[in-house]
Amino acid sequence: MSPQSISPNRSVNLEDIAAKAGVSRSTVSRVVNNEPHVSAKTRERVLAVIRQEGYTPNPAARALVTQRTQVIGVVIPQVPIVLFEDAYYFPMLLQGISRVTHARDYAMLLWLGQSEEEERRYYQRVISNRLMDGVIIASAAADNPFIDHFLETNTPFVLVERPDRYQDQISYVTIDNESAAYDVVTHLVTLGRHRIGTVTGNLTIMDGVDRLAGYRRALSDSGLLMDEALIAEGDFTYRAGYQGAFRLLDQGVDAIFAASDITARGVFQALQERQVQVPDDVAVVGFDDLPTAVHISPSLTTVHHPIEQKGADAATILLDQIMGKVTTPQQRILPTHLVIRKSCGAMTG
Amino acid sequence: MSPQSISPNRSVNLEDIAAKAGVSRSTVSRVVNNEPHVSAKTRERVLAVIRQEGYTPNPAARALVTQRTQVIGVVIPQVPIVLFEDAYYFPMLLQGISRVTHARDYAMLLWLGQSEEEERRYYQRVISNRLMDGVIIASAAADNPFIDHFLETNTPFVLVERPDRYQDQISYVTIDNESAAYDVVTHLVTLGRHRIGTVTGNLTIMDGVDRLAGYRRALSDSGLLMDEALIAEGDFTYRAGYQGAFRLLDQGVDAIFAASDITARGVFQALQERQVQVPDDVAVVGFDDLPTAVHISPSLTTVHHPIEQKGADAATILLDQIMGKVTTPQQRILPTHLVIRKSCGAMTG
DNA sequence: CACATCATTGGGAGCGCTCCCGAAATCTAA
DNA sequence: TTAGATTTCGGGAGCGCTCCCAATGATGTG
Repeated sequence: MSPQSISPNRSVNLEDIAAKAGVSRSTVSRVVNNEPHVSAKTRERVLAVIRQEGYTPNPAARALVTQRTQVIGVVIPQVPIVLFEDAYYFPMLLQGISRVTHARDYAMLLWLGQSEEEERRYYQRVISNRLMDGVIIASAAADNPFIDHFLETNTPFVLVERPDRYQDQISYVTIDNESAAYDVVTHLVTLGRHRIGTVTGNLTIMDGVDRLAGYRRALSDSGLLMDEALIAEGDFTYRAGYQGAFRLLDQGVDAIFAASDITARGVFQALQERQVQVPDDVAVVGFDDLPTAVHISPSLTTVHHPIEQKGADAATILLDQIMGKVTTPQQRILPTHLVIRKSCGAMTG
Repeated sequence: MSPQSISPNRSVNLEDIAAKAGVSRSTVSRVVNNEPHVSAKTRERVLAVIRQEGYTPNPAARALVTQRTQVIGVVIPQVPIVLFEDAYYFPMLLQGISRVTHARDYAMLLWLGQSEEEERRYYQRVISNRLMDGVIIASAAADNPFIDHFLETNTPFVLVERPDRYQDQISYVTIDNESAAYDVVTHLVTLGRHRIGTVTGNLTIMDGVDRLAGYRRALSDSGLLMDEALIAEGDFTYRAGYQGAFRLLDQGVDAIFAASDITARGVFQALQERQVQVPDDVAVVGFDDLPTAVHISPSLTTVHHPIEQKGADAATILLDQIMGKVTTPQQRILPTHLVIRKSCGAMTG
């Protein structure tokens, strides 16, 4: 291996560097950790040896004494659901988290939920892993044991969604699902729709609950009849949209608010099969603004929310917490905006 | 914290357990690691104390002596490209890797590629991180430094694609892109198409190169004229398909082989804008079989390949390598199959 | 009953690092 | 020049574990 190579030499340690540079272990440690109390020329000499030998500190040894691993965990329990339906969300979130952890010299340990039979073992494994300085939890079911556990053990953690309890004791980043849903449904009302149905998201996830609440408030504020038959319970999936749409059509809706873009696609498919024109007969709006929302016909009116930013903010809060920069729980609610395209009927063409 | 809780108590160590159980550190270690030479009743007693105290071994301490971290790395350098265009591929791959690592009590460290300016630093960080027993590399550009590095340092690694060099010295899992492409293009020929164009994938990635090679061989075996003007270089993106399709239309094609389903969607859009009917005027086939391939109109004829399995196999090979179960490089080529839908014109309706 | 044999147990050494404290070197000022 | 202040440097202790080897106890044999 050439000395110029960037390859680390795993067999060389602090003591070796110290010997070669003619200084002590402690001095090398100071140089490596960029600490003061080392003269400029000594520092230079040590750095030269370090480069030449391709030395990299052993993270296990370091973690053993500092009690810090420079690793955070990212826990995504509901992958199977999330993945099959909206493959975009979770990589985008990871990307945001990754951007920040990378910039701050942290690494990320990924825990994807397994099958239901493996669920208990999965929880155990995540919880008993001690290689993480903190944890980001995304899309957990309401009854997940993580929140209680991490609160109990004083492990820094951040949720990427609104928790259903202990809201002021927990750090989280989310969007204002309720008012975003309110806005998009109100938009439909403004366009003259009177009988607006919805296919909801998963109601064990707060995102789903809040979007439904926004729908309810919009109808009530608009003085429209609140008809429970216009609510088709779903779970963010294509299938839910497809099946829900048939039920809603039978109720004679003139607009449908789908709790996700994927669900909206299912709705589209059902309407097409029934020869119902979008938006002329029934307007459709979604939620998420997936990249493909613009590629379907008619293009989908939906709510845009900054997923990548959500991940980045969650990571920032977590790392600030780990480093002691902040000591109180942080909550952040990111802005969304309505993206008006053709499926709502506001534009023609 | 209740003694029955599954929460680990991070402050308790081997010695503490030993004291409470009235045995030595060594005996507790044997119990924890499920080693022989401990009497049944001692083992029982120690296990009871471990459960009661919520003891979990400190992985840093363990790694320090064993030189094993129980962590593998997953390196995905080209996320920005992969992600925006085919958000499905990479989470699916992770899911497969995760399934196996979970079953075998390993954790996974995820390294997503950053912006181009950060590229060099990214490589450095991944390479100098010593927390991984082995690495899975997905969709790396041909000139990535990882292969050379990991070969040099004797780090176990597995590629998820065919490498462009050292093929017999490297473990990898892939699909037979060349013959899958061959089959799908030949299928078009069988349906009577004579002037078949292609929008290629990224030609710095072997998947792209091989699919093009399959296309070439199919034309040549069918005795069709090989016209370079029918090859529009792309990069797996929607945009590439959109732009490439216009160029191919000008060449008077009657069929287009898109190197990915996403690219096929771009092709669809271009054809629609030019009022060209699919499949009547121009047949279109894709590659990947994304879940949405069945949702577009007309549904897309494409090549299915087992992404999740790719991840699982890569993880299996890697872990076998780490554990010394295999000592020679392993190559695995997973089967693909043609999924015939409507866009190729083989089905009507 | 003495002695060899085998399973079980205990404790020292050491993995590579950080942290602390005391020693050495250097600088400052009278 | 010398005492004192300040900066730089060195080495011991210890993080929590595994691994090795020696000690102990149980069992069997002539």
